[in-house]
This record gives sequence, C-alpha cells and structure tokens, in this order.
Amino acid sequence: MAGEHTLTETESAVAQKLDGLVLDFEAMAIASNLFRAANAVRNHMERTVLAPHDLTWTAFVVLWVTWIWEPVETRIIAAEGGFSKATLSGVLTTLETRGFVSRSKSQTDGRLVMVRLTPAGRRLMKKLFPKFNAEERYVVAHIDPKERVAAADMLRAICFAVKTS
Amino acid sequence: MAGEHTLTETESAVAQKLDGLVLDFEAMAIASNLFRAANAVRNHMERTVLAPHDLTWTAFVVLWVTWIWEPVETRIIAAEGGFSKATLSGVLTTLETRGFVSRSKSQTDGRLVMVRLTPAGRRLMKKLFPKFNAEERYVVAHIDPKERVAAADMLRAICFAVKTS
DNA sequence: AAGAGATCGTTCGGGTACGAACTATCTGCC
DNA sequence: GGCAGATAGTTCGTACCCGAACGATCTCTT
Repeated sequence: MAGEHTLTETESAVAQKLDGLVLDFEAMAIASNLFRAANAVRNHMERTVLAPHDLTWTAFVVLWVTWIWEPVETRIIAAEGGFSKATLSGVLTTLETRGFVSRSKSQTDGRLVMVRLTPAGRRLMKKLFPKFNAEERYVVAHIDPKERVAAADMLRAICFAVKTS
Repeated sequence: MAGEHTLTETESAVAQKLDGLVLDFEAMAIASNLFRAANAVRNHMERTVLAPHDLTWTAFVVLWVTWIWEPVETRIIAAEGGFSKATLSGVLTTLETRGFVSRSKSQTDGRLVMVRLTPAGRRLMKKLFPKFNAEERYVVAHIDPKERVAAADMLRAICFAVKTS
C-alpha cells in the first residue's frame, strides 16, 4: 500500500482494474497511509526500545495500562489497549510467567480478576517509559508543531467514525 | 490507550508516576491515537467487508497488491503490505490452498517467486474492492474535506520519520 | 571460471490475535 | 429465596506475525 510505488502509479493501476467505477482515492490514501504509519511506528518501537528487553508491543501496552491504573481489571486493560480479552489472557500469562505482573481475584466481585505490577514490573516501566516517549517524540518530529493538535484530533475523528457504526 | 479514560486523566496519572521527568504528552497522544485509529479501522473492515468472505485483513492486502501489480514478486508484496516475508509466506500458502493465488518460479531469476491471482481471485477482488472503498470513505467521513490532503501528508511524514532511522 | 558475498523465499519456534464456547459469578425480577 | 439473564475471564482452534537460520540462486571480482 503506497510502498515502493507512488500513489499516482497505484491510482492509475487501480483505475484500470475498475474502469467505470467511482472510487474515492483520497479516502484510500488516508486509510492506506494510516496503516503504513501505525505499522512503521510499531516496528520502530519494537526494534529500538522493546527488543532489548524481549518485549512485544502488546506486552508493553499491557504493562503500561497496568502501571498507570493498577490495580486494574482485565476488561479495562483490553479496552484501553484495543485488543480482545482472549488476546489479553494469553499475554497476561506470558507476563506473569516472566514475573512482571500478578493476578488476583477481586474481593468484592468474584468474576473480576485484578492485575498489578510486581516490583520488577514497576522497575521495568520506570526505566522503559522515558525511552519510549523519547521515540514517540522522534516519530512525530516531522509533523509541523502547529498541526500536531489537529493531527491528534483527526485520528480521534477516525476512531469516532468507526465506533458509532 | 486513551480508551475509557480521558487524555487529561491519563496525563496526570502518568505525571504522578514519573514526576520530575520531562515527557512529551502531545507526541504520546498522537502515537496513541494512531494505533487506536488503525486498529479500529482494521476491525471495522474485517467485520463489515471481510468476514462474509472469510478473509483476514492481511490476506486482503496480499490479494489487493497482487491484483494491482500481478505478476509480482513476493518481496514486493511484503514491502507494499508492510509485513515480513516470513508472514507473507504463510498467508500465500493459505490463499493458494483456497484457490485465490498461484505461485511460480521466475524464468529469468531462479530465486524469485512470481505471484498471480487465479480467475477466482480476480472475481473476488472485482466484487470486494468497491465495497472496501465504500467503507474507507465512511471511515474518513468525519474529517473535514479541506484537511484530508493534510491528513494523508501527516501520515506520510510519520512513515518518513521512521524509515530514515 | 571460481569463489566470496549478497539476495530471495521458506521453515521453524515462540508469541500474539480473534471468535466461539465454556465455567463461574453476579444481578434483577418475581 | 430462586431462577433467568447478563457479565467476566479462560480455553480452544485457527490464523497471523516476526527474527533467525537455512538452502538455493545470482553477481561481482579477479
């Protein structure tokens, strides 16, 4: 999606395949670039910050949400992180095995499982998050500072459009 | 990341955890929303357009790139789609088993594998892509038309920042 | 022409990723 | 109180997803 080939090349190639049909190339470009950007940032973070600690992107997100909101229910972590509870269950087991988080049943509601960081998990996040934020700053460096608020809003608008469907 | 909790709540919670450290909350918000948006769009597409045909997002991207550029080398598909050649190898096998693509060795370079759509694959894309583009249009509907070009540029700027690292 | 080094696709192992089915628990209504 | 329905988390099956290692092939240099 808009990788080696330029957008114009892609457009004319698509137009050939679907001549006669009306297509929204602008929407196509935004959706396409949205994924390239998200993927690129994720890979960048995994290579530069996460790989030295043998952490995946998802594992880091789980640690981050837990760190900020602990003790926290698993359904909250899944919602904040944007993945399913099935996925979270596996990642939590991985992180528990490695000694970064702990699970415990809620005292007030037997259905809930509360997640906390272990001391090792807190040490890890205290060390890792500043590095992570430094890379985030690097990633947005090429966006005009005046347009950064608009950028965040635009992305929120996309989330909103999809949620209310 | 910025799910149920507002951004301000998250910020003050993070600031408490790391008081004294200088953090770029704007960069954090953009990176965070970038992932929420990409994930939301992907899930939306999978539910509305792809699930009826039992296709995953990645499988669709592979079909799309192949459809536009066939015959095409696998390394091009991986680069255009933004995933590793290891991932592509598995997805291609799945699509080959289901009769949507075919692999064949290049005549001029024995290392290369050329990928083509089968007639069934072409029929599928001709039917599927207009639906897909309609959903893309829906996704960007909440972005001011005047800002859409800037939006695409902004996403490209992020890709560029990460690539040149 | 012959080896060193680069390139391409596959395979392997471990870790996500999701929907569906399942168990356990809670809540509401009678 | 007791049962229907909702809710939370795990498990299961299938399908990605990546880095590393691998064998096959090409290219470059001499």
